[in-house]
Amino acid sequence: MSHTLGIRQAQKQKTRQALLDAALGLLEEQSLSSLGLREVTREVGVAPTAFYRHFRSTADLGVALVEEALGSLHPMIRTIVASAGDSDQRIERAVELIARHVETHPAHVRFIARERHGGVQSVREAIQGQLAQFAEEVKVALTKDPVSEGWTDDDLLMLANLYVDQMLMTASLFLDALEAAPEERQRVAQVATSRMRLISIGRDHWLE
Amino acid sequence: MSHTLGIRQAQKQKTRQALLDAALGLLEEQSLSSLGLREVTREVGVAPTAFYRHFRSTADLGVALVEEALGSLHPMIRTIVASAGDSDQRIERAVELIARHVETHPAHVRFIARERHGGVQSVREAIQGQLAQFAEEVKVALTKDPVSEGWTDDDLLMLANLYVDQMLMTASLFLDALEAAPEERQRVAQVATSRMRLISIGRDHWLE
DNA sequence: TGTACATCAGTGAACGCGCGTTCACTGATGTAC
DNA sequence: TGTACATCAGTGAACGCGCGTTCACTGATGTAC
Repeated sequence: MSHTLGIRQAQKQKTRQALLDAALGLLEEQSLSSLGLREVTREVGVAPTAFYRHFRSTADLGVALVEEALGSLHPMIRTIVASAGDSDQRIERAVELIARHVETHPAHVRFIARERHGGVQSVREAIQGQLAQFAEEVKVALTKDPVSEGWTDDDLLMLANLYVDQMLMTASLFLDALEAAPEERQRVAQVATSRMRLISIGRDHWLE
Repeated sequence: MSHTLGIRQAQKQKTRQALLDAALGLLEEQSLSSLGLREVTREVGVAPTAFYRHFRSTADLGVALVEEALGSLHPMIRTIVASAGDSDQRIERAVELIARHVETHPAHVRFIARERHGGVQSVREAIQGQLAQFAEEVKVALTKDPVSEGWTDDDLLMLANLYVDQMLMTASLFLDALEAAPEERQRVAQVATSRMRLISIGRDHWLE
């Protein structure tokens, strides 16, 4: 039989999640460094003091949001790097996957783009850490590809980071186009695809 | 004879600049959306109400900072795109110029990186506008290059934006390495150079 | 199953504090003659 | 050059308000027997 949380723990988790969700909503129009604890609890409908049962501070909540946001991105990265087909097909699929992710998790994407260079150190560090992990994963996948024969380790990591940054850039572009007309979103997809293609072409001729 | 500002106007400009400088300093450790008007005036040593003689709000001050920060970047972009020599030489010179700019204007670079996706809409828009202008300039320069023969207008703009984003990425990387050991900064320079080289290689083979 | 006690998520009052904004003001600078 | 008046950058008191944090509390849930 599966492990069931006690009523108390289940309720606590629910409140914690409500705080995270409320914060994420409020962060669409401001940065973490100006997010107030009372704003968040007011949104959820609990007393301000309840906040402390879950987080030490809004910065602490921010770190939890990083894990939530980038945790959900992990499977997507895996899917992209494990993708089969020729280069152009994989790029199109990747751009498509990113577009879908932005549609289903717009607030997460906005949060990461905003706080990656934001004013809260611990959150910045958490994001850098996760992105470094992503790059490492991408690098491992690249290493396995026959095309990477003759590449140095440093160059593979450089390329992996370039891909990761490009994914984030693309996600951010899709975010800005979320409320725009479909043809605008199509244009963004094309630009993102072209960027990726250009990088792939560079990769193909790197050793010449 | 040259136009001399009245004493009153000169003093006003001086106070305004002091407010901008103080704000820029305070923004090293927080985002614009949490910057308080009283913080800024306290730092300068004027009454809080004096702020209103210069700016409507901290968001308004932020827009002024965008102009200051990206205005100083304009000449650098011009220098880079006007640079002579073969591809690798130009890239090395560009990376060098960016490193220098980060050393001399770290707070400006941090501000732009932070607020590009930050929580204040008017500032985000001001930055996007300036970056679009930069990309347009780069595109014009690219168009003049014989290598660009056969390229569509859209693809040239795509490449120009890729270069601009890359410059910002590189600047941000140098910023993180500002206080690090010289060998770490050297490593950043190498990675930045490799990224640029890979993009250039992609460019060279784009039409194949 | 029932009872007695322990735990602890969420409460609500209270605190001192800094915030943005208003307003009438002051006094140095500017201007007209 | 001197005088009389206008301008306006910066002042300082006052305001109402929401903030983060503390504390002792309550009452539902958990646990031991």
